[in-house]
Amino acid sequence: MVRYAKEHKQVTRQRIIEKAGHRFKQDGIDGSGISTLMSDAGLTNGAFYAHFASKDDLVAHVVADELRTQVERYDTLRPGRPGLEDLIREYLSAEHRDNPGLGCPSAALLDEIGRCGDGTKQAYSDGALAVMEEISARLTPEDPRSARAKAIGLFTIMVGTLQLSRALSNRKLADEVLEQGIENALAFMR
Amino acid sequence: MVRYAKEHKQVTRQRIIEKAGHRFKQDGIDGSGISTLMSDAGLTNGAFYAHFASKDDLVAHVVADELRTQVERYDTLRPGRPGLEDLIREYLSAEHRDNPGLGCPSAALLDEIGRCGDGTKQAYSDGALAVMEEISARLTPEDPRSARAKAIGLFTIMVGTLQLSRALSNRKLADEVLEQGIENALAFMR
DNA sequence: TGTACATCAGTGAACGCGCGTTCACTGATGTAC
DNA sequence: TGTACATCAGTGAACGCGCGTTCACTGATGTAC
Repeated sequence: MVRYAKEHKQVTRQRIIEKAGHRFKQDGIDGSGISTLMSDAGLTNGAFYAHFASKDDLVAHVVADELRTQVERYDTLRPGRPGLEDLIREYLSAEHRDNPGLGCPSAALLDEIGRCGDGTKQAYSDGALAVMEEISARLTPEDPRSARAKAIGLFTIMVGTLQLSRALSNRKLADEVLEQGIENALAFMR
Repeated sequence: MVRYAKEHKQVTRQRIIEKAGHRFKQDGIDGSGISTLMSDAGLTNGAFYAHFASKDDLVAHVVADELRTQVERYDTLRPGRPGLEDLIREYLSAEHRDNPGLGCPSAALLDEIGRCGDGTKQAYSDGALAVMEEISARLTPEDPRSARAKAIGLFTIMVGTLQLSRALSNRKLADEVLEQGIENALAFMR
């Protein structure tokens, strides 16, 4: 056995990225410091710059990784529209709302990403397109043009609804928004 | 004339709140420091605590003020559904997307508000309800239950679409999302 | 087999800076007499 | 009318703290001979 496994550093880097994804989604990008991020990954702050050029650099990689993971997760659902219905119910659940760290990066960070530099927005654009295509493919494979239009609508309803539910202090109202969101998304899908 | 006009301090306070609204929507809440906020209002940092108990206190007042202003603006539109169509087109315009500081507080700050303390979320809940009722009243006054449901859907489509458009680095794609958002909102409204 | 050296992921203290917050002070204007 | 004092919105320097970033160093393991 060698001093470090060949991919040791890459494994560590990936662990930093994944833990940072969780932390960013929970506390925001501005709300998460390097020291916290590194200690989440079981390391000290100094090692950060052996892995990333800057915090911005990390953010871009986290955004790309988060959306990639999301697409992969969608791939495990039932094919076609039934899988999409499952997805909608899971997405607009109280559990997802109450655990942003484990959930959708768009719902947790979309307006903050809009204020980020070009590297991060580029990563987001690429990833969001892939997510949209995933949704689109489940809608109407025979009519990709209108499917893409519906995919944008479905995506925005879901993200907007979850964000709204998270921002409400009244639990009952927040639950009502989620339930209504499910109906809205299902109605829009048809 | 007295030393200060009777309402001088209240006027100043209101100016701080309004300028802070602009700054928050542009740079984010975490991204806006007290010194910057006060200099936006033509004052120095020290005066801040003569007006607000803390930054959190200001944030809650800003959120309340922003949503109040938004409701008032909506009141100036044509009555009923035509006014709502105007609103949708104005909301999902490139101009609104490119000037977050002057625009919708929900589109600019919704996920950050979800991470704020209870005072801010309370203020947001109250304000968002008022906005939703404004939309709702324009949809189908004779059927308030389904109107409320549609209002939530319309609101989330609009907020989600604008946020998405802002987060995309590709201008052409961002424009396409806006245009599709208008069609989605109009379709959903009916 | 034993010793000297190279590699390199990670450590942890330190850098300057801006944060939210505090506070002694200023200075323009009002009131008392 | 003139002077002493009260009021109070705002000033600006300072507080401790955590930020993003840098860097001399450690220590475990590999290679050379």
